[in-house]
Amino acid sequence: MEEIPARLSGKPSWLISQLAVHVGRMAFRGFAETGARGYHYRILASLQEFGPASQAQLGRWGRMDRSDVVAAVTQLAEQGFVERQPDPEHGRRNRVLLTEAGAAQLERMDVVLDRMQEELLAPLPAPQRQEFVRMLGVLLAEHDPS
Amino acid sequence: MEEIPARLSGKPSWLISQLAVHVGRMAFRGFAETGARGYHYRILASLQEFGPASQAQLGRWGRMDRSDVVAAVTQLAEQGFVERQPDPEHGRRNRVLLTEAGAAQLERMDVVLDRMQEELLAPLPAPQRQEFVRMLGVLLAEHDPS
DNA sequence: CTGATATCAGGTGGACTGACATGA
DNA sequence: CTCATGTCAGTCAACCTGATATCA
Repeated sequence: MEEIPARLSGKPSWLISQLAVHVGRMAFRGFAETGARGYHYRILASLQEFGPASQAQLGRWGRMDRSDVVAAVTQLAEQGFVERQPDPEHGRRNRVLLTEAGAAQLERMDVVLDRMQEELLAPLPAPQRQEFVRMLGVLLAEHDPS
Repeated sequence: MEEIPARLSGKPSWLISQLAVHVGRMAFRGFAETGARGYHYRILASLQEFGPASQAQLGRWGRMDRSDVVAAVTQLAEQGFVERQPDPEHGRRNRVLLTEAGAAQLERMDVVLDRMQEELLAPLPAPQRQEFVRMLGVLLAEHDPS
């Protein structure tokens, strides 16, 4: 086994590129455990946090394209995790609702993801973990998740 | 424009899923500007940091599959950014070397990625930015990048 | 024999683009 | 007319699998 020279830790561009790969992979593995994918999770989580919403809105919150929301919502509806209803106030829009089964599925996914997060943050001492998560929240909040 | 309720910031699993998507996307866009991809960057950066290496080793450092290293190294060699030599001490192994053109390309990519990183971290005050990057280094170092 | 290395063929899902129709 | 919304078709790179061949 070869060692990793310490100077790597000082190169931000390298860190970012590694982070993107590693976190993406961990999340993907976590989702696979629950029989779902990132798209599904982001939709279910958005619905729980914000309540019923249009598909376009779900796409904005979950950082995904509208076309992908269509497919993901269809799959979730087939599994009974969400319901698609016409919006009475807007003929074109759909109202997507979280079902009870969907909330249960979300809970299962949350458990897995929280475990992934602990695994990811394990190298940091507890107080720094909190600080790290707090900073993450600030970062993402400022990067137009709307 | 709809607002983002603050309680989202407290949900780690949501943060992780958003982070994976957002960072991945930023990095991808950054690479696209330089006419390259994540694989190419991770190989060039590894070579600069560690010196000439086998393809298997590059895969370990850059967290990529050996089969993908093959294709990426071939493309980099075609562009004159790396050279593939047989390893005199090991008949099966290749020695991959960074050329001068490769180092120049890496510099271009670093500039773009550093800008991306600044953009990403902009919402944090300067001292926290440093702290965040430091923690990132700790995290990734512990997650077997070997 | 095993283990590591390099290579190739192929599959899968994620992210994106462009087009189109419809409704506010 | 424009803007937003929902839908579909198709592209592309990332990531992974399995198989094969070679060498220590």
